[in-house]
Amino acid sequence: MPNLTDFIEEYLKKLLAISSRRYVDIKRHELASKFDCVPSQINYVLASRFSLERGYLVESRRGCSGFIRIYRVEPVNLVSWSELLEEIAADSFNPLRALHFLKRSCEEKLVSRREALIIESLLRDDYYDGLGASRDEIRRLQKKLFKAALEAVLKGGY
Amino acid sequence: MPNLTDFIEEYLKKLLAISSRRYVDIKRHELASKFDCVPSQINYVLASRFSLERGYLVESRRGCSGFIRIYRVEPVNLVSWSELLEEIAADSFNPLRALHFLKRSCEEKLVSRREALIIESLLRDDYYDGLGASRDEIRRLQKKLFKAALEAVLKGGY
DNA sequence: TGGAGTTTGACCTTTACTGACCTTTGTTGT
DNA sequence: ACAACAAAGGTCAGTAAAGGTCAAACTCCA
Repeated sequence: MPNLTDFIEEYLKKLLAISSRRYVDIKRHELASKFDCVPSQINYVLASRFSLERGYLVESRRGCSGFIRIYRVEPVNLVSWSELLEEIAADSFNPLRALHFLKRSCEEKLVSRREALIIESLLRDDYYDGLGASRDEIRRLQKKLFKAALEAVLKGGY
Repeated sequence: MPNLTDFIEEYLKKLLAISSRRYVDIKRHELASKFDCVPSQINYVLASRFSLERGYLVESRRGCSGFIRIYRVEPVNLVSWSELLEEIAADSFNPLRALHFLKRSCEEKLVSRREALIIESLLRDDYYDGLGASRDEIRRLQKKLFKAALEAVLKGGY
């Protein structure tokens, strides 16, 4: 008994399949009308079915003539990538381990040397001094930034 | 789905591209007629697409036979680039300005698209929520990370 | 029957566009 | 001269049309 979310998911995946590009653009309101639901339902579908963990990336622009763009991400090296994701998803973020993975990703040409240098700079603890934040809060922030950086790499393609 | 602003932006950039000079002159009213919009729409395009951060400079003269002149600012060399970076990362760090600077650096091929995407993710305010930090502290942190990232790129060479 | 997953709607932010009103500058008639 | 007018461009607040967020309500099984 598939539900609405499943139908929309299927529809979007078909769109992606027949698209000649690595992404499709949709209008949130249009899609919601097509499936006769509230617009925020679309956000739910995107969050639950088109997450990075599932191999998708979503970006959007607000305002008049805004849009939502869904990328199909194709990891060059599936093994390294899934390892990276696991690392990211781990409860307590460990910058040293992240650094280790980064190095490997660099060796495997998933990220360039320069990109690695950028991401490395996120992991330097001393930048986070002077904030009133606790150790845990800083780790959480580093994790978010690290994850965002890797997503950016994926989004960038090549 | 490009909108009017996008079309006018494209048109003006083409004009600049084929111009033998570093600037183009337009008449606000003429341009507005050409695109069938109100004159102040032109001001919106200029403000949102031809700001200094994006590498353009606009000057104008009012009154009879007035005009608007749009300069493409010369590509920055490395020295002035770092000067600009200092300026951007000055006391009151403005993420939006930084973003425009980043876009510009991307256009100048100083950073790649992927690198720009990574650095862009540093500037997203919502990653810094949940920290106990104040607005000012977050801005300081963003500034440190932004600067470090760009410097990492430059040091990394090729 | 309790919790994970789904659906909804109220409220928010961002971006594009418009129009009324203002300022500046050149021209013209006396 | 110079006052009046015409013809530029500038500003700003308001409106509309996107997408985002979040928590409450609902459903469906194990």
